[in-house]
Amino acid sequence: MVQLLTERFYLRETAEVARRLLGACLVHETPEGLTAGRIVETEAYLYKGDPACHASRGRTERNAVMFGPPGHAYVYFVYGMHHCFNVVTMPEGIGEAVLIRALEPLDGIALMEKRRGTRELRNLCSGPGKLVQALGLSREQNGFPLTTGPLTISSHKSFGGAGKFEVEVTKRIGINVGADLPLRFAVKGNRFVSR
DNA sequence: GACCAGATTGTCT
DNA sequence: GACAATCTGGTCA
Repeated sequence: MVQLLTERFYLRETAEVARRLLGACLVHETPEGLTAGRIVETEAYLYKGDPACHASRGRTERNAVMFGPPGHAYVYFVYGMHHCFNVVTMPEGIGEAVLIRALEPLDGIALMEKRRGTRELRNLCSGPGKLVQALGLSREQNGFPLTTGPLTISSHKSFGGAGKFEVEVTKRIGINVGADLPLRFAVKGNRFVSR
């Protein structure tokens, strides 16, 4: 049983959303086909007291979507060649989001292999830049609502919400400022988590 | 396995 | 002009 997450889900505190997104299913439908994965690793980025957050230095053209309504996709470009996929949280105007860092491939694996240029299952979605490529995302999807297709996030009732796995909380990865904050959440022991 | 360098460009100072 | 919420492919072990 699958249930589409509504805007209400994304209105809670950002770290809470990050934790609850673990086990949920990210789905992208394109003309090429459908790809989907189970979220196994996330990071929260806070407006307040978090220098690593793009929104921490105020609103700009690039981060405008973060200040928009919750439940929308914030996709941005880094390191001259990669994109990262985030979900906007909190009420409009705040500027917080959850970075999706890793997925466990579920559907459309052949298509993911083609997009990624590898047949190694573990290497398809085990990192922010990788999952974006595997799902065929780009800045075209920046600002897309996740509450209606073709890009959505659903909770899997069969995963049983909480009890089914242990959540590991650690420091965030790959940042220079605000690196000490315990805002990274991952499914403990899952082999598709990055690094 | 661990560690390191290089790729490459949008965005902000 | 500096730097970035990363990945890949190289070397060495």
